[in-house]
Amino acid sequence: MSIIQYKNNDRLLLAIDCIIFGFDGRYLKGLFVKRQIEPQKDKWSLMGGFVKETESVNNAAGRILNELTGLSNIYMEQLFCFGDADRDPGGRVVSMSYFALIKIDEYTSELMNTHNARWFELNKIPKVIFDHKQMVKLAKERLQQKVSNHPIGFELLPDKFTLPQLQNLYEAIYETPLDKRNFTRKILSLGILNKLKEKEKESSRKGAFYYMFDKAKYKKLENEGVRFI
Amino acid sequence: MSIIQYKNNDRLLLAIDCIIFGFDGRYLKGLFVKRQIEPQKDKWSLMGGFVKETESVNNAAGRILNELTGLSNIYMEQLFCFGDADRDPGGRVVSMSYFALIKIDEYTSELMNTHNARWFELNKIPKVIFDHKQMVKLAKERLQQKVSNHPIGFELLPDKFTLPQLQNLYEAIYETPLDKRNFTRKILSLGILNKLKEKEKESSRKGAFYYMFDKAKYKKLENEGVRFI
DNA sequence: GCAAAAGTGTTTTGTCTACACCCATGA
DNA sequence: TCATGGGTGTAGACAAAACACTTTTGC
Repeated sequence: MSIIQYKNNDRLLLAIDCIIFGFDGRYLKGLFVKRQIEPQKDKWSLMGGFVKETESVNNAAGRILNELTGLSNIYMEQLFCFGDADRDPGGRVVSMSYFALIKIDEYTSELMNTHNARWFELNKIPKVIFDHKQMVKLAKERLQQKVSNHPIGFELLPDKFTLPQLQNLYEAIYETPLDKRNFTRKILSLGILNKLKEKEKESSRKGAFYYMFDKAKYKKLENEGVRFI
Repeated sequence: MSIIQYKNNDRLLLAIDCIIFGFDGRYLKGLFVKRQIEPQKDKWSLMGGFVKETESVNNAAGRILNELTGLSNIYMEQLFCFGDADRDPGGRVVSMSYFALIKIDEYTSELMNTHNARWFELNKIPKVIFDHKQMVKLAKERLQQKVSNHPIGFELLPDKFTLPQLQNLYEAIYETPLDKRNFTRKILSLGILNKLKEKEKESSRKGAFYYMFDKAKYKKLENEGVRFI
């Protein structure tokens, strides 16, 4: 086989940068780390790494997320290829950005310390290196758009969640208040949530019923006709 | 500056593959070429090339499109990064796919001959190399989705076009017939088309008025609230 | 005068929006 | 008993969908 055919072409470094979203019940947050290498060492940065010769780009993204968070089986999606020739002063690095949705309490504080990581509210992110600010902006827009048609919001919530929690999440993502009655009606009308007998009693006297997302029921509708919000 | 920091990481070949759409008045088509290099020489393939060290990825895509079609200022958009480690038997090549929309009659037959290129109806594309079939499928889905919110359909039509032509285009993209009255009402209600005095007389006795897309009028609406279909 | 495509309105249906009160409970 | 957040229904506005006939003109 003829790698020979390609040998006159340039080879580039291909990086992964990952915007990791979390939701604490009130705020939509992003996870940032203090960069460990030059250039821009100790500056805030997205989690990232390099793609290896022997792995697929998507697998590299999964690997890097796993190395840095200990998590696997996470919802991840390609975001955009950032490819300006001078985007990284350390070399010719093309970056594939991904966004990931994790349940915020699964990312433990030990790991936060190990990697010098911190959650920031999306409206209060610090100065970040290179084009990472643009990546975050784009990721947020993509999340807003995606969450309106696809059942990915649940990735940010515990397996059991209440309708008020779910509404808070959508309000945080869209940065706009929603009408409680319209919201519940619409979500429940999709028929993809299972109501549990159990109530969440922390945040109110009355307590709110838990629900779970029913993937099987969703699959049946998936023929694209689903509008979440 | 410390490219040194990155030097232990693998360098990969980064290719561009471009799905070029055209519309002949009836059918949505894709442009394919006979591949000029091994492996898989002489097989049908998308237009492609490699990103150079010194250029941005987006510019590379523009350059490659220009080299192969002679066209510039073309609507192009990143599609997806295809990064399986074994996707190309000729080497470790990651491909950024793009889709482009061109006016079909601007791609001349000389160029078709030069590059061994051919238009294929999207439903009748030949066997193509590597993962290019997947790329085409994804591009088509993305086009369908994008064209519903963004005024990019016009990129596939001559500057002057008739409403029946525009409707044919949408019908071809969505592979579904549309109601003529509802279609015209909706499109015209957006207030982004200018009606000309002139008629197109080829395709009917009566003749159909020409319209032009008015970019300035569109810009005023662009605050995302636009639904084309 | 007829074939072939362009142009044009109205009614029905469904979806989205706005809006306010009672309920359950722990303190 | 009261403060707090959870839960529920209806009416009006608006947008989408269904549907058929008249107009123009080259042959």
